[in-house]
Amino acid sequence: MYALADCNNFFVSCERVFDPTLNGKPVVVLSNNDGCAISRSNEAKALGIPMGCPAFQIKNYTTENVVMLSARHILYQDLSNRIMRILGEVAINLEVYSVDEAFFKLPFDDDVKNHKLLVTVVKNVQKYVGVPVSIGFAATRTLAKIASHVAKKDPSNVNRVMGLTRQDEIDSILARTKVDDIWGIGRKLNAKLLSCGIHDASQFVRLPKSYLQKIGNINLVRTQQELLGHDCVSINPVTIAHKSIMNSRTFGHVLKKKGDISDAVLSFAQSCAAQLRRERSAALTVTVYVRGDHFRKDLPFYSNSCSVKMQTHTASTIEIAQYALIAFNSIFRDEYFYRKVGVMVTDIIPVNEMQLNIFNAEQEVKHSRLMTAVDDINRRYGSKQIMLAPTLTKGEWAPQQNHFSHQSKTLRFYSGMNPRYAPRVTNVSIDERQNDEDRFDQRNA
DNA sequence: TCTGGGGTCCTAGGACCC
DNA sequence: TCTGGGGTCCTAGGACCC
Repeated sequence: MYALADCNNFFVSCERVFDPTLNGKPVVVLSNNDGCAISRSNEAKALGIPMGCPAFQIKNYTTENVVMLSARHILYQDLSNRIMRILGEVAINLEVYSVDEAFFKLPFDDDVKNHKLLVTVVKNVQKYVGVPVSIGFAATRTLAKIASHVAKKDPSNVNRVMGLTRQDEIDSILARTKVDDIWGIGRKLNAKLLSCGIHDASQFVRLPKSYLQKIGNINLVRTQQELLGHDCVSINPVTIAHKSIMNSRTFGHVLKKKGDISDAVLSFAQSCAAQLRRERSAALTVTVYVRGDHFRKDLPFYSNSCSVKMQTHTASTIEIAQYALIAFNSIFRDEYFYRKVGVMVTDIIPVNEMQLNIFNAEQEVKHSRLMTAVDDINRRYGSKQIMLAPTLTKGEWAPQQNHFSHQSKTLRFYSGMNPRYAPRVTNVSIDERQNDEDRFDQRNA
């Protein structure tokens, strides 16, 4: 039996842990740049605000006051880690699938015992972290996913746990599940299936394999088999080392000056390298991509990318930054305007499988010792104590985030101050928020 | 005015090999 | 006149997920 634990409205629920006055109100958490809604409370969903709704369109859905919050991913990750620890106490083979979801195997052969255990888990997460979670369990991950969805949506299910184990139950749920609610079927495949008159999961499971292979690929066949109770999806949980690491950002506005943009590239390269070292890995290939603003019809659009192979696998900020600049220089064009750039590192291996470069061994050792020292200092005194010089100041590329008036109370609470005595803050820079988050991290460490 | 960021896997097609 | 068959590896692009 597989279980899937899925947090309800995760980012909004995290914000509510720190500001209970948000309970009962329509709340959305916004993406970077305050661009669009990436998490919605039930009240916001009830108003019809869709996922990904641009922030400036939210007012079109209601005259009610919707609380809009800029995202604080460091906080969400911290709460996620606590939840995963609680799940880990009962789980066999916990697969952390995303920041708010995890699959795991259940210890008992008996459905009643498993159900009882999971009810306790839901209660414990609520009690010790304060985030509502729903859990579904079934013979395969895809069915468990559907079960957790049912557990979340069914208001009469106060325990928020749903087992999908009896065949008659599975049949009746599949008949009520639309194809695009199936894990693994997205927009394109949904459109194809609908055009053939396939609307629900019970129709989908009766389709011939050859047809599924034709309109999709082997994964679509696997999805069908999973719904029929055959376990055949494997997960590369994020707890296993990454195959690629990416860092990118949409700028607050379009940029043209090469220096402004290369500062961003360096900053992203720096973050990629730091993450590699945290994961005890090293990468061989660095890719940089640049993109214009596809919403600005008045500007010529340009988009390009370049990958370079480094001499050896490395996790050195200095080397990765140097190669990222080489890649960037080869695709930068003076005549265009830029809205987004990103850095990605791939061909990742664990450090202990690295081959030493015999021509450059001395430099490698030096870099490695330097990076260890940098990481130690940044861990001890805050994440931004030692950085590449061009990334020291907040760059032109920094995203716009203006939805802080509602957060001021939580921010002060968060940094240990009594909100009642805290000054009202209507605009907080990213750096200040980062510092709050760093202090939070340190306290918890 | 205003539209995110970070991942994985699969397939087709080209280059190259014997 | 006539031009095979079977591989591997790499890359770009497209699909999906949260």
